[in-house]
Amino acid sequence: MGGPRFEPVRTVRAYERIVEQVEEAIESGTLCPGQRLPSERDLMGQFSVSRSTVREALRVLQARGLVRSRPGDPHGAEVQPFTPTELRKSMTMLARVDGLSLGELVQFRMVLDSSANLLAARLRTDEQLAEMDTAIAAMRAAVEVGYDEFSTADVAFHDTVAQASGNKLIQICTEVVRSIVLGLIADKIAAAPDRVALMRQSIRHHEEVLAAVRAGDGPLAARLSRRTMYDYYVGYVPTSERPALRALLE
Amino acid sequence: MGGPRFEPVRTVRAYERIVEQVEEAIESGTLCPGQRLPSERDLMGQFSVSRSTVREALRVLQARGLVRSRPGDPHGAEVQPFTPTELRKSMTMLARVDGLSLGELVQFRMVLDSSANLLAARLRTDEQLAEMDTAIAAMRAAVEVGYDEFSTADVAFHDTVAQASGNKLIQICTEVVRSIVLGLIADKIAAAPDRVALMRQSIRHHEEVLAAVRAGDGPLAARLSRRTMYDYYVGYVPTSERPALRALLE
DNA sequence: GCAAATTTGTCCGTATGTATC
DNA sequence: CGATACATACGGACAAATTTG
Repeated sequence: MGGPRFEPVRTVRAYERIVEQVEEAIESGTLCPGQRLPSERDLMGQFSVSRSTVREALRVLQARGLVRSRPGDPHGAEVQPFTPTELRKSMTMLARVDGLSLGELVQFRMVLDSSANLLAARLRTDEQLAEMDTAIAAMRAAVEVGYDEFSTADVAFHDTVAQASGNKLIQICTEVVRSIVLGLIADKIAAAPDRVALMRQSIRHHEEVLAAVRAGDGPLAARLSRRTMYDYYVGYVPTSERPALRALLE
Repeated sequence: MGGPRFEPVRTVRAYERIVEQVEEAIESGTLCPGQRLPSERDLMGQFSVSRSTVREALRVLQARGLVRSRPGDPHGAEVQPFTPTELRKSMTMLARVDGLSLGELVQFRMVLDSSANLLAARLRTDEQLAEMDTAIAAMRAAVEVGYDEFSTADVAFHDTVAQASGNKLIQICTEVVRSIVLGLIADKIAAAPDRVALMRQSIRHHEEVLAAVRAGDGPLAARLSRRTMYDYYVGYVPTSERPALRALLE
């Protein structure tokens, strides 16, 4: 027993070394969004590799959303500001391939939204409260106009709450999961025969949630927000998955 | 007014078309994990592009974790089972570049873990309860051995709870965020002078959480789990961020 | 165990469309 | 408008790695 525990060596490709170096530079802040990478020809000189290898590395970096290159651009590839685009792609892929059910997605939205409300009730600013008022007013005005407008206002409300939570992870996951859910059933919601009634009910619920947030009652806001989302989406969730959703309603 | 609203055309690269087609095949289930893609030379024939283009597409697919190719493999690239590897990379990148604070990460862990406990209290099986017992026993046995063993058992407990929640998104996010948090402060925890006391306290708290889960009291288990995580990590969170954490303790 | 065949990894050269000055 | 530099894409070539008979 004893002796050094050797790790199996993995042969690391040349293009991976390039990706690692550029990622490291971006993570450490040496390369900031807006800055430019050297041209492909310069890079093949700096890394002592061929053009193909440089290009494969750039394709990977571009796929991760870190850089963007356009043909003919004399300044080279541009470092992109970080966006959760790739996060969304990964989660969307997960949802489809790994078979995430609508029930699980809605359940996760309930978790995120209720937590955001719990935090927002204590941390929200007056400006954010005003934003939520505006969003609900827009929801009210949109009932007669159409579902798209209503949905936009609804999204704005939840985004403001997520923002008021002060937690970026909650904000990002909220945005990602919502876009997946809406991508799955936006058409069904828009086509629901009782959608006007659903919208009016949703507005009432949002007003109750906002009142709790305004009063600083986090647990109440959290409970109401779960109920709000449950009532709005439960009709689209298979009956077999509804008990798991109700488990969040305590 | 009127006339068709033309969309701006974006020039789409050849390699992107290949990526799209392969992704579509994987999403639709036409290509399953374990199956092989044709060799690069076959692909250049099927897509009518050069090998460089095929390779750039394969690099992107590999970066997304969808396929893996090895040199000399006569069967071609292998379709990979979906793992949250890319999800973790995106989130880790986000944590570093976008400046996610330790406070936000711990806060998000509290949200995830408490929700998992809330659900697990209602949905757990007897086998999962036994697993949690085993994990706590391992934690107890590991106190005198070392932090690594304790951490492993602790992770096993939380993973079982996440699994018992029945929600894959909670499971994956739990795993991802935890690995980021531990990557940030595992060394500090291992070096803490009062780590033995912290471990013993943590075990007591875990026992209380498990008792609540066993009793089916979801809200209690959720509240206790938040307190458990808060007490365990608060010492490493800057004082300025602690109020936001306490906001979850109601 | 060995050698042939196949495949990937990498390099080089070239042609073409495009953006900038 | 032209000149220049760039990214895109193609095709050929060789070495390293792997499987297979």
